[in-house]
Amino acid sequence: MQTDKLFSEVVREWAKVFMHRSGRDFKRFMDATGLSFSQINILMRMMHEDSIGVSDIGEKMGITNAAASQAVDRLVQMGLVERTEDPQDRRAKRLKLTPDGLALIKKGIEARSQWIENITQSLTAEQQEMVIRALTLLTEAARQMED
Amino acid sequence: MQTDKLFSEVVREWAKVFMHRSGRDFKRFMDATGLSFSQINILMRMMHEDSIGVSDIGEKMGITNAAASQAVDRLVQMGLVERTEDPQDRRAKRLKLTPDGLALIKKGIEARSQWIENITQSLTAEQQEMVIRALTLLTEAARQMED
DNA sequence: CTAATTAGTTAAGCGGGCTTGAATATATCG
DNA sequence: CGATATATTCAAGCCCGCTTAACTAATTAG
Repeated sequence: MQTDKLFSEVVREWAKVFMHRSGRDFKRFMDATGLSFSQINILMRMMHEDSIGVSDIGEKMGITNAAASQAVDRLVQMGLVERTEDPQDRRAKRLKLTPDGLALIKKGIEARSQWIENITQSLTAEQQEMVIRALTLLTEAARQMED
Repeated sequence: MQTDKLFSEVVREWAKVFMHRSGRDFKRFMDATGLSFSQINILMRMMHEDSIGVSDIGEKMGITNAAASQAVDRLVQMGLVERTEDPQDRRAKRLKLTPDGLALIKKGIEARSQWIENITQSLTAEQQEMVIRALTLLTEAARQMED
C-alpha cells in the first residue's frame, strides 16, 4: 500500500499551510481584542472545561500559579472571566467564562471557520461533501484523544 | 439542501477543537525552542516566501519596521536567519532562513502533523483515505487563496 | 546637484507577563 | 489541638518585544 507514504506527506503539507495561517489569524485576533497569546489560551481552555481552578490553569499552561493568578485577575477585571469561591473548598476559586468572554472566543472561532468556508467555496458540491465528512471524523477522533 | 446548514456547524466544531489544540501546541513549541510567538511567526513567513525584506516583515506582522529589525536581528544572532545585502538596492536586506532555521520550523510542523496522524490511527483505512483526499483538497484550495 | 524618499538600524523607555519568595486563609493529618 | 499541606494572592524585580524618535546610508525626483 502506498497510502502510508502519501499519508504523512499530505498531512505535513496541510499542517504547513495551516500553521502559517493559524499564526497570522492568532496575531490578528490578539490585535483585535487586545489580549495576549497567553490570555487567549486561558480563555480557550476555559471554554472546553467549565469550572476550573487557578492552579489547573497554571499546570495546563506551564506557568507558575502566581502567574496564572495574575493572568486570571486581568481577565476578571476585563469582565471576561467570573471568579467565585468554591463552596466545597473555600481556599479554591472556580473560574468560568462570562457571556462576554464566551462571545469573544466564539468570534475568534468564527473567523477561523470563515476561512475554511471561503476555501471550500471553490470546491464542487461533491468535494465539499467529502470535506464535511472528513472534518467530522477528525473532530470526533480528536475529541476522544483529549487528555 | 441541508448541506449548508450542516457545513457551518461542522466547520465551526472543527475550528473549535483545532484552535484549542493549536494554541497548546504553539505554546509548547515556544517553550521548547525558546522563541516568542512573534519570532515563530516571522520564521514561518520566511518559509513561505524566500528572500523577503525587513519592512515586509513589519508590514505583514503588523509591527513597526524598528520592531521587525530588532526581531530579525535576534533571529540572525541565533543563527536561524541569514541577512544579506541586496545587490540591486544596497539599502535593503534580503532575509532567508538558514538550514537551522528551516529545520527548526519543520520540527514544529512535524509535531503538528504527528498529532493529526495519531488522531487518524483510530480510523478505518477507508476513512483515512477520505481524510487524505479531503486534506489534499483543502491544502490546494488554501494555497490558491494566499493573500 | 540638491532635496526628498526609502530601507534599515540604534537608543531610550514603557508595559506586560513571567519568576521567586513571602503572606494569607483554609483544609487535612496525626 | 497543633503541625503540615494546599489554593491563591501579593510584592519586587527581570526580561522581552513593542513604540517613538533620531540617525545613517542609498536611491530617486526635480
